[in-house]
Amino acid sequence: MKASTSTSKPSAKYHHGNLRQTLLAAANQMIAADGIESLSLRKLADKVSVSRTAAYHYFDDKNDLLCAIASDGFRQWQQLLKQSEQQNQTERQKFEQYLVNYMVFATHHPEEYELMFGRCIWKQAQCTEELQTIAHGTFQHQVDMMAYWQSIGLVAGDNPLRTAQIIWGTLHGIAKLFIDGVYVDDTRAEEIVKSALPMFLVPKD
Amino acid sequence: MKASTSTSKPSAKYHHGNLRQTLLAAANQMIAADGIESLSLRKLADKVSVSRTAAYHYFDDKNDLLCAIASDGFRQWQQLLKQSEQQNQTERQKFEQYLVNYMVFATHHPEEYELMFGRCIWKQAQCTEELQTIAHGTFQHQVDMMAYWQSIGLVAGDNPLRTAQIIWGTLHGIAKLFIDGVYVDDTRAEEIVKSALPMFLVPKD
DNA sequence: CCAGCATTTTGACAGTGTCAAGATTGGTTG
DNA sequence: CAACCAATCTTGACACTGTCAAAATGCTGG
Repeated sequence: MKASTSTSKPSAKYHHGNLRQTLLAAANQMIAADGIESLSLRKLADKVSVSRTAAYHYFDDKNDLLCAIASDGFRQWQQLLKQSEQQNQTERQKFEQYLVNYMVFATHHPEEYELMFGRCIWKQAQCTEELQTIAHGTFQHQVDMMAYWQSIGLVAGDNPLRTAQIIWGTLHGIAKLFIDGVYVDDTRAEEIVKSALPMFLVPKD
Repeated sequence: MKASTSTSKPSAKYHHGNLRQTLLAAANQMIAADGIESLSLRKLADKVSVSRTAAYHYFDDKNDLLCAIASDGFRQWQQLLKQSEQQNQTERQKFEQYLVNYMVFATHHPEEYELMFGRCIWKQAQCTEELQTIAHGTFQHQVDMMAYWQSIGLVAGDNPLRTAQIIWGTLHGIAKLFIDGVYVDDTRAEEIVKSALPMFLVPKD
């Protein structure tokens, strides 16, 4: 786990020290720069100045590496959520902020978002145990919030699961249309989701 | 253009006759069977009993071929739409049918749907002129329908473009969550979209 | 000091998309 | 009918990919 304990130099020769994290960081960077599909293990290895197959000691697979990145994405998202929930706002404001946060996160981390929810991991390759649990937790949390917002008469509907599915679907759909380039003007994302907000609320009177 | 005019035999030796269509059909079949990402030009060529690079006379690129398949998908979808619009129903029923049709088409042709709207074509590679126009036409048609449904007081909102974007977003999002395997039970798709219907309608009284 | 362990490298293989150059064919024209 | 030509298809080659097996290297405890 730990590296360079005694010599105090990272000894940049053979043993890298903390290759796993270095790989993840570099991969994240490359993905953000050039997109998921142009990430190759060999280019990644090159960037970290390590041999082609070095990554295989820390990841079973290319898929395993991508799953790790996706898991990091979920952690980021959860942290942003928690941080936002602590703010002093009305529930109505919190709900709106939730929607906006989702869009902002998705459009600002498009490649990570694609990994988190895209076919690349969930359909084609099977996803890691870790990824599956953290993703499921995130969704469960969303269902719980929806149940609460429905219980206080803010959000319409009486089936939290169904409602969460639909609202998530809407957010996911709009986000993906932007991310995948079908809709082109990213800056409109927030605007669109705000105008979708009334659909979800209980009519005022 | 035409083949085997005089000899009446297709002369299955060198000149294939109508390779382009044969390739498209075979590609469609392989995609439906094993998914987009496991389609390779070489396997495709093998299946059609033709050499690796034969396809390059009909398609610039692998991307070009995928665009052609996507265009076919749009034509299918447009046909299904037109066919459905001719039925004798109330506008409310037509609107509901539109939503359901979308989900059914998406979940029944997942790989084609992915090509039609996925990042694979729209983001990563640039899409064909043909694909762009047919896709844009499809969306424009949707906006027009939305404008009409809003004008007769069926669908909520007064901005057809915005409304179309949101409704399409919802449909697309739910469809994609199923297609990509985040939601697992395909059979629920129709149910979910039906329960989303009231969100879009003008409140009754 | 050295045996064993974790870590990294080298070599190799099958597969991919794609380009350039050659082979084959069918139709058209003299 | 023969000879050419353009369309069509094939062969050869290249760079790139993920991944496995076996070897090499460095670190650490006995």
